[in-house]
Amino acid sequence: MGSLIPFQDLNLLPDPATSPSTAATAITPALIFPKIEPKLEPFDAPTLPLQSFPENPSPNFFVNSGQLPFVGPGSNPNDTVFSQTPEGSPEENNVYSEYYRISELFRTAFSKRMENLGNIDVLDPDSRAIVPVPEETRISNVVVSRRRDQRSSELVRVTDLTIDHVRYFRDLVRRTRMLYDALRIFSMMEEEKRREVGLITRRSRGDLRAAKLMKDRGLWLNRDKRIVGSIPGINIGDLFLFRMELCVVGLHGQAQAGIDYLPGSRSSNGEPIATSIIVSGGYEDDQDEGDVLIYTGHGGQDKFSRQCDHQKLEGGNLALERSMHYGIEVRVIRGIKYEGSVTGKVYVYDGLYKIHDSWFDVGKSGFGVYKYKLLRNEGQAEMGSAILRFAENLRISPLTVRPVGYLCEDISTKKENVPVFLFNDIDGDNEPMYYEYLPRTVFPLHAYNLGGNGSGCDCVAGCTDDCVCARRNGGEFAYDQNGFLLRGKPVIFECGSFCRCPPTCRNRLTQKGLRNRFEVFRSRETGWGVRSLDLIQAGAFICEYAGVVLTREQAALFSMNGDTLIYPNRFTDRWAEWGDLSKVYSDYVRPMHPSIPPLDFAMDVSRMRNLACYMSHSSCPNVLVQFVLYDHHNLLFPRLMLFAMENIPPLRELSLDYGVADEWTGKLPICN
DNA sequence: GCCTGCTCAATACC
DNA sequence: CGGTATTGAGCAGG
Repeated sequence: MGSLIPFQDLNLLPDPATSPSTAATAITPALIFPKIEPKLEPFDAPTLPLQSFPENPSPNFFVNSGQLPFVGPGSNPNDTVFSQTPEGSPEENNVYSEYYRISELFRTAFSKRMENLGNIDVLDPDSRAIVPVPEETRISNVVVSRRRDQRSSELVRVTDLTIDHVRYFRDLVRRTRMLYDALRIFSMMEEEKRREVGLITRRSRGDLRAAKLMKDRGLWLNRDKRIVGSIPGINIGDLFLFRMELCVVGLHGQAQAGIDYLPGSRSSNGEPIATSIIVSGGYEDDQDEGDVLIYTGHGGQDKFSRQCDHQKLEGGNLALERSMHYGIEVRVIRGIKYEGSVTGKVYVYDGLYKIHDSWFDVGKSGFGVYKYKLLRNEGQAEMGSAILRFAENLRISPLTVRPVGYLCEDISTKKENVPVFLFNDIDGDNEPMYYEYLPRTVFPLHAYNLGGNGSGCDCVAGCTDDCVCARRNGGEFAYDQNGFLLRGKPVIFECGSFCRCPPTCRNRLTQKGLRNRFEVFRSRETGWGVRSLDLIQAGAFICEYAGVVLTREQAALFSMNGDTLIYPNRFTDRWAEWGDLSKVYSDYVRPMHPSIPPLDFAMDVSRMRNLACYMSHSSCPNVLVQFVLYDHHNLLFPRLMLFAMENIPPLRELSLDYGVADEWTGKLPICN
């Protein structure tokens, strides 16, 4: 029997595009990842110090000696940082910030702000935790200071990351993006509530609010260095739904402009250098053929994006020209239309390009434009935008696009809402066809008898925030209106058969089954794996991890027979990371209620299973396990529901943290 | 440091 | 639904 879940860590595998020779050979960690010290390659300074890799992104806040800086909720862009300091001369302790002795006027304004905003938080400079300030210390001797939050002018390239760094940065980027998403959704829900009450008429933008909250707290990444080339933790093919998110992770620093660059006024030799561009079809003279790209400079457009004037060789246009002159690579992000994303658009990181030519041309509307011919660097992973396009064709007619490799058009035999394909173009293995497909976990009868069940809500017209089921979840629903997980909880109570709400109730998310088309596919690196033909948005429900539940005694018998078992309590608690706002709100309480006892059951997947069984392990996974109850309320037997932890591009392999103690020698949750 | 102008956003609203 | 008006943010440059 082939291995059910491969032993390798998905994230530790080499990229087949860059290391084709290792793909087919036996994989050992030492072979693939020789230890290389990370180094930065300076452009101008020959003795640039090695970059240290901090535990947290470096805060843009100054640190007073012995004083804690106040961090306001940041509604006013002109005074984001407040600090309290004794009488005397605070300046001598701080080289970054400017101090203003607070005037009577400002004191009043400040206390008003505090009245309006409630909590004022402190960023502890040592622990980086955000803690509330005692009421009585707030007003006295307040000095307002501000540090201009400017991007660094130090130009560096990051090379030779060790596998530990790769993993660290991947995780850092993922956590940052999870926080951004959580903030975006929460601030939009907050606004919606205020709008319903009539406090405001117009909704403000969640994407901008989330970015600002994070910026005020120093949570944007890569602002202490200007990185040329790839950004640690961001892979080719990574997807972003909001332009601001690119700023937050440091992939592209311009909120709207398409060319990001270090301005000449801040570079060592007085010449601007481009670092990244966004190609989103906004310029009529662009010609995009993937590997070869004719990019138009910016400028000369009116407010309706119509070319109305000649472009000038300045700003980003000059920076691109200079980058060409020095042969410096540029990150390329494509903004493409994509049905099924919330914004109808998606930004894809497509890797590094070099500018090979530039010239001044007459554009389609008769105005002079600057043009740049960019060629994609060799040896990079496949372009994310090409995969997106390929996946779109695949969804329309899979057999035309990939005539070879489909073993089965639906291993679920219509038990799921959508077909689950089986694909193997590598070898003759067709093992998944021989298992009975089990869309939902089967619990023993006594699971339904124990525990408090039978009571549900009476919300015939749809559930409200104060109904029985909402209260059971700690006074809120776990999913938003669009069906995304808001924040992870120890367990979620969905509405069920004992509720009177309609089937359209938003608190019935996971019981409705699959929403994306998946395929189980054969891979040389991970054995069998699972991937989606659709973009799966962060927070979206994927599927249940299904099996037949066994008690401890039954499990003991089964393991003696050598059958394959899953132990739910071994999955790492990744749900706790989802929707955690403690980095931003001091009064944020992690959801601990309702708590569940340690799980003491196993699931047999040796005869009946669903697609989840084929997901690979990763210590840096893109899928999390969330316990959910809906057909009974027995806390001893929750269902294992899988949610996306990040935007998962089509055809990217899904991975779960099975809670392996050590990737290479530790035990897997599946035991034979 | 302060202000202005610019920008291949995103959303509301008609 | 599509166009456009509104709100809005960072950043470069003076």
